[in-house]
Amino acid sequence: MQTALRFTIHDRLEGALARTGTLVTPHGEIQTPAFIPVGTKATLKALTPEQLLATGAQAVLVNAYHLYLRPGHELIDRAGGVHAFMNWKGPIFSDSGGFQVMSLGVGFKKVVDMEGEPDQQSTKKKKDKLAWIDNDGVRFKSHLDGSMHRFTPELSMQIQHGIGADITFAFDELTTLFHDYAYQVESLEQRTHPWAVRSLTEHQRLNAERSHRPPQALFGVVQGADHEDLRRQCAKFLGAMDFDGYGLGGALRKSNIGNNVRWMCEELPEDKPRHMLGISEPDDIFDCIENGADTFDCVSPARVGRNGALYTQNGRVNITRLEFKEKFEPFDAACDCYTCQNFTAAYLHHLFKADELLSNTLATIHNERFVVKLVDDIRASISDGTFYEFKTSFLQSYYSHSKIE
RNA sequence: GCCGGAAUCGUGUAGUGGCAAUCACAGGAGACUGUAAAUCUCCCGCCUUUCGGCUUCGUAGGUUCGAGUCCUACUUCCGGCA
Repeated sequence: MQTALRFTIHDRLEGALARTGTLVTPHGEIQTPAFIPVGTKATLKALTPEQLLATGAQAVLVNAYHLYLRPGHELIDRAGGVHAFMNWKGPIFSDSGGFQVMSLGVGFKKVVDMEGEPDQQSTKKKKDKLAWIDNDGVRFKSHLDGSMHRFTPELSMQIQHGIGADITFAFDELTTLFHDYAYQVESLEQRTHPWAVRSLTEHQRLNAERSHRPPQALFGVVQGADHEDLRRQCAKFLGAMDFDGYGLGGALRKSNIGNNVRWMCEELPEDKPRHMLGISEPDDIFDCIENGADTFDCVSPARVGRNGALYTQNGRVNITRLEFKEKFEPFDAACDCYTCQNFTAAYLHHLFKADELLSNTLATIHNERFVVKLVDDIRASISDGTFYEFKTSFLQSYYSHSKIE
């Protein structure tokens, strides 16, 4: 029988947990570390699969919650699985819907950029609560039509098997930094841990039952908020289980991301891949890779791109700024992406001001290429032993402008 | 030439005797980390870092305690008729 996933480690960074490797899935290989763009609804917004492939993306991540609501996982199964449905021939990850439990339930920033205790300033604008959690699962209202639904670990796995992604994630509870320690403990003991057991059991049953499909891999998701003991405890608990790899999840304090990843990776089995969920800011990526993360996904490059913010070596800038109105040269001359190779900054500026659809496509191509290439370059720097020099020079340049003011 | 209507922020408008400047667009800036996001927030007459101060409803008069609002003339524009 075909194996769901093979992971081979190649090079390691001395004195740290970083490594390079190859992930082999039924739909192809991923050289790690790697950035995995997010196509929530089985499409990376504004891009064709060919355009996405041209950014260097090795895989994409889709979402169980969104595809369950529309068009439905049974339909995707009948279509022959999500690879055929969306015409992406490479590896595909699917998220469990655990993130939506949090975002529909309380709605807050995943990464809090502040020292000390978070306050209300960092919460998103209050919206009507759409999700209610209990120890068996989550009851929630569809954000599309208000209809009531219920997710359990079992249903999440059934959805993810219907979707047919190569790598799936266990259904977990993403707590917030606003929850107190007692709640974090309760969340791990009453939900994330038992849900991981139930997810794995259902996943193994489905893999056996659905032998007509390529075998799928399952990653357990480590939680524990900003607490070292809980992160280690959760990683140890899940690490002892028969997962194919691990998701590093949860709410994070910006300044403590590297430590969080290290706590988890020191406890997790070394020979299994680790996927950092929802991270893509350059400084965070360096911190996470240095401390043992192998793959990343994030909506940010696509979303901020659609909103007019483009990555450069000198930080993220809004292309709608007046200074670009008559800049008749590439937005970033150092960039090898399709957008920078073929269009001027002035043209991009114009497309955004005129609200033209092509603005989304060109900006998304640029940003996805930027982050994919950054992680590719980090991979190369681990192999040739220049990781720390690369990190220092990149971050100095990236934050030299934006952090002053 | 005559009759009628109109004139308020860059633009289109709200305000029809009681602290002018509502809403939208345009413009400027910012935010965005397992996508309720081609979204959201702030600024947008002048001065002031803030607090606050000042100005202003086409022009000139008039009525009134008080006029963007009522009256008169003028200017410009838009209709209609010649």
